[in-house]
Amino acid sequence: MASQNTIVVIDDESQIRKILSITLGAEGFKVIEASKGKEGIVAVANNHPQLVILDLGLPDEDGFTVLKEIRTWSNIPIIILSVRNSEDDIVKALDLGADDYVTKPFNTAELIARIRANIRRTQLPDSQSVVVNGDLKIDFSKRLIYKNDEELKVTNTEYMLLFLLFRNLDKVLTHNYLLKEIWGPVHSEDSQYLRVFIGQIRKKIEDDPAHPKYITTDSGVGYRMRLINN
Amino acid sequence: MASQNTIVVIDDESQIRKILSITLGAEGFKVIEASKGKEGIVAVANNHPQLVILDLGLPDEDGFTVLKEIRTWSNIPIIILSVRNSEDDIVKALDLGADDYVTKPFNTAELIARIRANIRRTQLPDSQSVVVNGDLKIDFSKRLIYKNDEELKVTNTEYMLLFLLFRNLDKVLTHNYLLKEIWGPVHSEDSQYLRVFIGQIRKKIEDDPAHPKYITTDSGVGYRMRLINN
DNA sequence: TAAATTCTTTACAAAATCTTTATGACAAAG
DNA sequence: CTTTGTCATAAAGATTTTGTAAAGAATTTA
Repeated sequence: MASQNTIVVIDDESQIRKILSITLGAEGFKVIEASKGKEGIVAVANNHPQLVILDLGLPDEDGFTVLKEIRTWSNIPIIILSVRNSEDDIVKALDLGADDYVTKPFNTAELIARIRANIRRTQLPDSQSVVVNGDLKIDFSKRLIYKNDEELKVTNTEYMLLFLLFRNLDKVLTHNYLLKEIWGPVHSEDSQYLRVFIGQIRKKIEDDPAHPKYITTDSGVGYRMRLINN
Repeated sequence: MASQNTIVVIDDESQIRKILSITLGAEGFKVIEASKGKEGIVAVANNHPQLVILDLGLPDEDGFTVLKEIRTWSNIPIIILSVRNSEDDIVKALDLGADDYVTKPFNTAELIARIRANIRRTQLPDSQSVVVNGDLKIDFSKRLIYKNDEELKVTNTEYMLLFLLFRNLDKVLTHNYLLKEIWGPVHSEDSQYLRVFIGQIRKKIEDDPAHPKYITTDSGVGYRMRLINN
């Protein structure tokens, strides 16, 4: 189980670590500092923190590498810290499984808000195991999907897709992200899988599969589950 | 920490320095004057001003060199002063990291407005996931654009352009910069792409696309998203 | 083992998007 | 006043991306 209120900060700048230690400490978090990528990975593995703050500009290895490494064995929320602000990096980090992105110099109050939001989100499925959207419903604990309170028969892969989409209502999930999450990094280019499965799901959940209102397409980017006003 | 309300003016013409000293002094700024490039660099390093005004036509060393030098260790906003008819220089300076430009002879009121805009921009938290401007709104995490709280349908390329413009409110982004960021270095000369896409975006976001208030044109230089008072 | 289910792969039409071209307006320069 | 260069805009054409069906392979179930 994750250690309550523990955060691992991976950043080579001691000043940043200090600021975060003090600020987050005052907010009731226990902060574990790491100045190097490998050190950080070990710290995450040993301490099972609730969240990780990771700087992209590490000296020994690229922040992306650390991110990838952690994501091979953990779904812990990771907030990226970086001076870079090009969209490519943001998309790349998000594709690799980062949960959020904050650029330096950052506003402390906002970073704390982001931390809380990310912790809250990952705890959602436990405390609130049912999410309702329009006439659809997903029960995470039972692993079931309903439409108009009737159980839908979905395959394992279809469920995984729906799971990810329901967990990120209104947010676009990139092809890359979905493919990596479900089929693994090897198939991160095989977007035809997605087309086929999204098509299958639409047949089951949409009233008019040719004009979907739940799962919409962002051409060239990905898919998103629309939040429908209930 | 940056000294509140301090501006360093680097210009070899004593008359210009005098005018700026008086005008900006009356606006509540403390002005530090430098007549030569090196002197200016030292002044910036020692005084940590809030903003720098730099003349491109310096005698001892080229204004570009000063700009490059300062940019190696500081992100302080730098406004370029330049004689008219030297658009090439302006573009070059902006691509080297200058924040804005004003052509001589300049309108004092406009210069002051530019100074305030640039100071304000650097104080905006750049890690917000939602930015509001007039009746427009962008949600970076969801990757959505709204006008009057209604979602706008934008293509991937249109979104990338809006992303960059929203991240740099009130700052002119050069053709070159935008083309490189979105189409890659190969197309850095194809400014007709920009014209077409800016036109498309204006149709969607402007009340009167022929007289845009959001995305304005800096002829020969680039485009900028104006900050609208909310 | 046979049947049923699910997944993978392919192919092609449809839709969406991007690129290219052409034209005219406008402002600045000569 | 003419020339030149930049910009706005529409629209045609090219390209890319997506939706969909369907066949074969693999896996699961009975």
